[in-house]
Amino acid sequence: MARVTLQTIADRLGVSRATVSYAFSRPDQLSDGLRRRIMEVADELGYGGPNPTARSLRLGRAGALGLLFSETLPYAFADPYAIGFFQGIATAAEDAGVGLLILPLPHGDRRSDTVRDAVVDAFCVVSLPDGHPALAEVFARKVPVVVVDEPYVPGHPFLGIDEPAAGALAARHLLDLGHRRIGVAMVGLHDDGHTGWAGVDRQHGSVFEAMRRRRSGYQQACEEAGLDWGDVPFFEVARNSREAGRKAGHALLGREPRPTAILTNTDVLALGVLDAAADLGLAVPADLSVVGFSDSAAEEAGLTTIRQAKQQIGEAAGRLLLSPPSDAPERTIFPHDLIVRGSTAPPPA
Amino acid sequence: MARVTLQTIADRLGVSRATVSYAFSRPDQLSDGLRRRIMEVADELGYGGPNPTARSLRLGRAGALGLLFSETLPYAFADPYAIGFFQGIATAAEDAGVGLLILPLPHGDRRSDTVRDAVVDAFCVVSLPDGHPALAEVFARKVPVVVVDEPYVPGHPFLGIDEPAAGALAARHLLDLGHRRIGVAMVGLHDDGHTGWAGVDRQHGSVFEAMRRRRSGYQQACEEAGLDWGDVPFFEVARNSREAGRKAGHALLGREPRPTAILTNTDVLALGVLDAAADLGLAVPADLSVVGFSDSAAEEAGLTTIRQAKQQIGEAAGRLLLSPPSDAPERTIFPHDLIVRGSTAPPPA
DNA sequence: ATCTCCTCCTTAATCCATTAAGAGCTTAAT
DNA sequence: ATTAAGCTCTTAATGGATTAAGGAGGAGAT
Repeated sequence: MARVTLQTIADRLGVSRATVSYAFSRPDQLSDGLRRRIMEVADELGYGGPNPTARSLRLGRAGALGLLFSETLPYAFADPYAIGFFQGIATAAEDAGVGLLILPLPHGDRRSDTVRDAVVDAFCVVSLPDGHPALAEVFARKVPVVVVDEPYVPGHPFLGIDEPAAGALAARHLLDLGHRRIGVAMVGLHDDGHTGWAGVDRQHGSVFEAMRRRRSGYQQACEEAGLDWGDVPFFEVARNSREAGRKAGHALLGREPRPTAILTNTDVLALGVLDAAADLGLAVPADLSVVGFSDSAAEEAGLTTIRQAKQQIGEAAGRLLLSPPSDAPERTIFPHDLIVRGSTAPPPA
Repeated sequence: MARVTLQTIADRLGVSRATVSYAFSRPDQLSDGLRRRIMEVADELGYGGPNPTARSLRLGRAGALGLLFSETLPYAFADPYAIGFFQGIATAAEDAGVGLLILPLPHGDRRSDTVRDAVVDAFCVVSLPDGHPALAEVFARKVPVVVVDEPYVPGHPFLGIDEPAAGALAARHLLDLGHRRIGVAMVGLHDDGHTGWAGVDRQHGSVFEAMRRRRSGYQQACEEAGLDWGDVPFFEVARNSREAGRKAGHALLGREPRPTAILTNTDVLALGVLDAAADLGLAVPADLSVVGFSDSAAEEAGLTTIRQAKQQIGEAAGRLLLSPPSDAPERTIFPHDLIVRGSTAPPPA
């Protein structure tokens, strides 16, 4: 069973390849009879239609948007923030009738050519650590690229929020409520799988720009309120999971004196902290206040959080790539809001 | 700024195109000096590397798996069952170093050629209604296809669970607890956006095979327990959302006599029913038992549900497509389990 | 000086289609 | 009868690469 191409059909019928092509792509160019016969033969031979790759080559468009996400694929799908973003970019892709090619990142030492070989018209890169090799590979492709959240690369379109301001907003909310013993739990500072206490050096050395800046917002707000940042217990986890959040919660709540409030940089982590509080019999918000981030999994749990327009960002990223306006600003900063729910209150008296 | 190809670089250096190709794909075939010069010129000219489409054409592989899901993209990403499945297939894709091309389904009347033009090596089709045009388009491509959940197409690999058995298991759980006044809330029976009571005819006319069979399991179990299915109130909703579940819950719980248990065909719907129960001040499980389906959003809510190996199914689908075993059975049926949590109990006395 | 073996590069076939321009024939209009 | 206009189909250029097989030149062996 050899390969069936336009030519096979053409030969079978004694017509030219062009004619067969027209039968598929411009039926009006052909007489009805011939067209029908072509279709019959195509069917008979088991022809799968014009080869999309060849078509794509000829037409110069791939019909797909490449998506690169910092995490492994299975994990990315588990992240509510990523999901929100996907929904947004999927909306744009759907409108334009193009697909979304989700690419696995070269993981571990295994070298892979997915970026080099991806048949896409443009790339959207989300949340890559500083200097990640995939970033260079993407730029080497010389196709349009937008970066979302991190890292900001001068000269290339960037979409995200004002991280320091958002971080400060979250922290200030707790400070304004009167909290002075604040703990911080963060994920996504490093790429090395470390879970445990993180000193100031390690905090500053974070390879994820957005998280680094978010954290700096926490710090700034705390210092403005007169806290000594060196005294703020800071627990870092390797994975953005509820279980990791719980672990962080236990670590932080085990300190003496116990924090009256915990800042987390994701909602999922915050949920885990709530679990830890429940484990310890602490009432939220009476005994402990908790703030999440991104409003991706916060509503049902009544979590106070910072809302990020993730869907809107995703959609904007898609549109930017699919119909590049000539005057796109290099950085587009989206709004964020403090959403106060039931997980925060003044500290216990 | 004209297009830069291998040839451009070759001409610039007075070497053949093949040489330049080797510089990129088989560096060992070239002297170091020439290779370096080629790379320099490539850089200088802004060459983006060998065109992936052309490469793909020549090599005869696309490096991507096509994924078709019944819902619109933004919605699919919101569905916990779909997410679980994505995670599974993403695992397989990642292992094989291929991408996942998520395709928008032709939506509404807008005709689109996404399936015809998708540059993929194989397709995975998930949960399409009977006779959906996309299915025919996929088969017309003559590439490997697996169908997950529905519809079963004889002669093509199929992955899913034993729907009637799973449905019956859920229903029997309630019946065994002693419930006799059972209500049913289902989503995904039809494609027409209808929300409201559904009679037996409409139930049987469902265009989603898996849901139809799942429902038949409910019915069979009820009839075996001596219930008259015609008396079982059956509410159908158009969207798999918590809000829709709440609506269904209110409808069902507003009946006289009030059901003591409600079967739902998704966890999300079940959560909505719990909301409705809360609205009405009904205690779960004391006053009302609720059963979900698929164990995709059930754990935290303490929902009794049927666990479906969605990740496992996704992964199996991916592997089946990426390295087709010669002896794959036509249907692969995955296990399901009843997970009893706190949302079910004997009916009130 | 001749033969052999490498190394490095070129030739040319191949992957599969799209589409502008033109050729041949029929039909209608003048 | 002649010409213009329409249909229908063909020609040929084009998109951008990969790779087996072969040729040219230099180095080493005899």
